[in-house]
Amino acid sequence: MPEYSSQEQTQDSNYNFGNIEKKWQTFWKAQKLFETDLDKLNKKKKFYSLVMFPYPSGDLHMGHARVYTISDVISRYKRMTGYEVLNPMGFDAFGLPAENAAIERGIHPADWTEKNIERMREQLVKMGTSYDWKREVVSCRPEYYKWTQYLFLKFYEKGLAYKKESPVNWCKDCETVLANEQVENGYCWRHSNTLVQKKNLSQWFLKITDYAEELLQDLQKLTKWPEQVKTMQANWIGKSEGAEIDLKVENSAETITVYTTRLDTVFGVSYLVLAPEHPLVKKIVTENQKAEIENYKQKTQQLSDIDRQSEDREKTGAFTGSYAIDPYTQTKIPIWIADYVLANYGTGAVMGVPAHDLRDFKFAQKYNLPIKWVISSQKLNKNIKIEKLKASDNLIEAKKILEEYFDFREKAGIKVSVANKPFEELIEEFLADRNGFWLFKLNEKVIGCVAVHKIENNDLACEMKRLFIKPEYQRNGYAKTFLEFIERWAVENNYTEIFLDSHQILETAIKMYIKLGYHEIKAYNHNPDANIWMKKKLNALVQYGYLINSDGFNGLSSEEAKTKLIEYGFSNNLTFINDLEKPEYKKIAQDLLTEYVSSLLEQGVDQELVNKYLKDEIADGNHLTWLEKEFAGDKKAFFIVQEKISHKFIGCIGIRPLNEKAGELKRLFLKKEFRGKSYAQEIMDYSQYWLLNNSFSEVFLDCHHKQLAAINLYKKSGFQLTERYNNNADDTFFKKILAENNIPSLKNSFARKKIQYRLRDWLISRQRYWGTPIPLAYKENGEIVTIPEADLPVKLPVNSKDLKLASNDDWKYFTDKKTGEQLIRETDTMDTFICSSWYFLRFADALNQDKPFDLDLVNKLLPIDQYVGGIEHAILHLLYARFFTKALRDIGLLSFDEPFERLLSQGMVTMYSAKEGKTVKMSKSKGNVVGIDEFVYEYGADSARLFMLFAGSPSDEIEWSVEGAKGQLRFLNRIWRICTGSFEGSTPISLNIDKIDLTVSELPLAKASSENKIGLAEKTLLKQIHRTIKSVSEDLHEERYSFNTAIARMTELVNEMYKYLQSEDFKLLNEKSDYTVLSFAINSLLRLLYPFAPHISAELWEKLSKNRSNLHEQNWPSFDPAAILDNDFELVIQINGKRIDAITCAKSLSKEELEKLALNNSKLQTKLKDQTIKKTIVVPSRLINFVV
RNA sequence: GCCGGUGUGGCGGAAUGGUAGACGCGAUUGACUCAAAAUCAAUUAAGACUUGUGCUUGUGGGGGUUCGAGUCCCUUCACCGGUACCA
Repeated sequence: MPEYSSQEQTQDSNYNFGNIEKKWQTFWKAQKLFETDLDKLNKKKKFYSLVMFPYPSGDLHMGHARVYTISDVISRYKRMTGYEVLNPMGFDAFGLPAENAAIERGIHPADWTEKNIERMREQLVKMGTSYDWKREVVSCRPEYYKWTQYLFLKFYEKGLAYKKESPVNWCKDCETVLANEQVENGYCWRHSNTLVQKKNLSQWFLKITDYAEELLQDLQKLTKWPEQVKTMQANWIGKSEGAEIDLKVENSAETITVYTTRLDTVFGVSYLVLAPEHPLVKKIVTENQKAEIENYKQKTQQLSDIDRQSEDREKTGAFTGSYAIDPYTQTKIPIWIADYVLANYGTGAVMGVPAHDLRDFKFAQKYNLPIKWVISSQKLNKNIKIEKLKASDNLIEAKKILEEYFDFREKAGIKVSVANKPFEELIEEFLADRNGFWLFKLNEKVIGCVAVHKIENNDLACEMKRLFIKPEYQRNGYAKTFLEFIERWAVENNYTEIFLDSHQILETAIKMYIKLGYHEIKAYNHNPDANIWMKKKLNALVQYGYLINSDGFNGLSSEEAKTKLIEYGFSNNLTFINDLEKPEYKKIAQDLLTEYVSSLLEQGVDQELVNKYLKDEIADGNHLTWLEKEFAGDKKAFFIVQEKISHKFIGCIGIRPLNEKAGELKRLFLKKEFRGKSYAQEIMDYSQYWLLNNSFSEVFLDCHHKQLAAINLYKKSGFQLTERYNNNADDTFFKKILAENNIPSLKNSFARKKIQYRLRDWLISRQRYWGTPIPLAYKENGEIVTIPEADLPVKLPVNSKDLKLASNDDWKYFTDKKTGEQLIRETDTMDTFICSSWYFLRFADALNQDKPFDLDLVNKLLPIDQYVGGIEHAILHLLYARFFTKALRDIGLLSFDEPFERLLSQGMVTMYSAKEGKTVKMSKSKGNVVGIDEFVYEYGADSARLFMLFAGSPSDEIEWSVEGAKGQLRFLNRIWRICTGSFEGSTPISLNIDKIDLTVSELPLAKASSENKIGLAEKTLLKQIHRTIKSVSEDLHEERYSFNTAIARMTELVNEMYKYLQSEDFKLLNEKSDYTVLSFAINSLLRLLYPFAPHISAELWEKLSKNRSNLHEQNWPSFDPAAILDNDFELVIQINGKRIDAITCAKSLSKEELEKLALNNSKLQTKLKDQTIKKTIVVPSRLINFVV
């Protein structure tokens, strides 16, 4: 037996993981090895490593263990590489399971929870984790929830917490309300079989929506987060940029506001739809329709949310009998209600554009509402005209083009059977009801034609015929235009399918049809000449394109049109043009400014003053230089104002930034003849609107005190006199704070830009008793009273039989110490996600009794450098925690914006479940769990850790396999045997692993002659050691976290060590008891292995270290790049990129020499034979490729 | 529908545009053993045959870029995850 075990000699040389793991866990705890020493932060960099706050569910299984293992490897590795690591652990200990257990077993939830925590802590230790337990945080303990309550009050003071009555999500199994984020497809996130119901309740909310934009924008800062999580959050926040437009209800004072992101389709509106719950419905419904509307509303109410949201359901609705006036077209549009419109998104009202929205299309089809085509996917040539022939028309042109068509087909070799029919008859046919024949004209010349006719016995399908473009106009892309035109015509005429046939010879045509969504079908008619039949289902055209049939906006792209249409709708009377680039506008601007100057003089402003203040501007009588200097560029504008009806240019206004949040108005001017029509007011309003849209929040302007009318106008518009803000000595200064809800309601405005978020405020009330009480109370009159900080925490009842807060009168009623008034406590508790929204801050200062955390400490230790947790919290916890961080920053408790620097979402652990009959996520309810206790008992924590890390990338899902885990135990056993000298055929050896460097020249056989290969094995092993250090280090780098390959590299090293042990080298050295190389290999291996399998590494190190050093004191090994470099390399010889052979070459060889060597290769020569080499590519130290 | 991701041996999975299948599991064979387990050694992508230091094929399918593609681009299919009457 080996004699070298420097410390105790174990009875058996077997790897007894049970004892070893226990021994080290005890040792680490006793030595307080994992407690963070803040004093060391002066010298060392900090590393905050964290796992998502776990719920103490009691027994852990391997599915739970994965996240702790991943995080632990990182923490231990960071400690070895010189960081002072903060690696805390705590428990998110409020929640429903404790209440259920309390009911079932009659114990207090606190006792049940604490017991679970103890059990879980034990199991975490068993897995070999390295937590600083001194900082343990448990959210259900008063020491913690005191500060949760404190923070809630801070939110309340800041106006971020409010109470509101609204329809909320109710889970009958949880017996409480849920946040939107906790509803999954209409079901409770905890009870996947329980449908969430809507209830009207008065509940507490946190104003997360105030941070919607920042939460979205700052996702860009999170460069070390997985894309997937960021996308999920962005989708959840759901920003959409659109417009609100107001429509007057005919014969009524009411106005309906709709929200749309497709204002470019506004000319295609054929109806409006309100949500059935919309408050206006009652007011506008006509007598005739009352019964129908009531009936429909009733039906809607009976539907569950999930039914209402199921997408395949047919769209239904009811007509209110009223009409709205489209402000763009002044046409009457019917107002409907339909349950597909959500009352709580946008304005609860939408415009129906069936031609360009799939949902509206279905709705229109069902209720026979008109479909108007207003967006074309092609930019139409303005000179193209499409003329539909009428029976009364002179049909000469039509005859001519049909002649050409038949002629063309004949030449192409296609017989046209109907050619014998007289044209008159043919055309007659096309002109019948719901059929049509069109001529396409370019500059009045016919370039082609197309016809449609109804398919017999099918009211919903039509057939496209005689699509023909004269040869000279082909290849101009007209064909697509023709097709689109016909399809849209068919849609407008309530066809749902369109057919066409083609001859196989017309290959390009067929390709085009397929590209445009047609597919081949079996014959639909009896045309013997056609051999390809195709059809397409007609639907709404939803892509962006170019406007058509939109008076005044035709030809604009969708994007352009959206802006223009808002601008247009902002005022009925005026158009604002900000386009100094165009020469014609430059001229107008110049004229307006000239007029402005003379108008100042007319109003009695001194010539001297005008000269003084406008000297730059009017120096050369040319305002343009000045204009461009002051108003051209980002966040600046110079608007020329035009009257909509007369198209006259009537005035101007300039806007430029004063500072980041304030803008200044200059040169507000209106020509004399247009004054007195309240246009000035509109210009002012428009300017404010523009400023708000460009994220300004204040506006300034100055005015000469002689301009009384102007001053009155400013005051009327809410401007207030302010101190001087510029150098105009003689002027009066005004200022106004801008806010979205502060824009003057514009008399003539019917459209405005609107940004909408899907994110709703966070509902935090829970009707539970095992949660943090909301620290508020109510007076008898309902007035809200906050509990003073000194009286916190508001504790949960401890020994009461009646744990339910709402029915526990002793708890509920209390007397205000100061006023003696009888108060009633708020009986709702907070969502447990509140607890986990700030626990990571508490870890920085867990024992502080005076405040939630110390600002300096928190700023020193945060943000968290590596956060590890499940993807299921991609939205919930991570979004809430980000919101808390930002809100607390604004409250003044923090000074950073984002809590989690780097995020890793670990994949789940799956296993075959007999119950499910397939491989599913490991979980108790699926009956496919491997318990930590059992597994660690049988195979050890180190094996478990290794297997979980080896089975796949941290972010991938892995399948648990006992065989796989056994394999890792086998690997550890192999290491054990090498280190203890108990491998096959070994003799007692003495190792000394304390030497941490070894160079080639120090190798014991370095000087031996290499002829009989002596010394080769030790060199190979040394190289392998350095290589392993290199690749394991790279694999542990945070950009990679490739633990599976790191372990593979270590396995390779061990395999290499076994080979070495069988080599002549080793036999030779064994006789001399020289184990230099082997010792160095073990030294390196144990240090590399430590983060992965800490117990066995620590144990072997202790056994073998003659200095009695400890592995945790060791640094991460470094490698010698020179030791990895080879003099030789394998030159791969390729022909046309295919491997032929490989030869060993010296690295020093030149390209030419390599080529020579390669050409001499016999295999290459046989392959090459008589082919000639066209080109040779040499990749240095790698390969040579001959192109033949 | 939209957004993200993934497709490589019997299985889990490796491969900075440069020898596809590292490492492990499983399987097969041999050594040790009375035997089994454990261990050690070896084989293990597929195919046909002339059984070779040989040949052909091969990273979901089709195309492209390149001297060279698992890797880059286009297209298509399949699966997984998220999300949805969001106007």
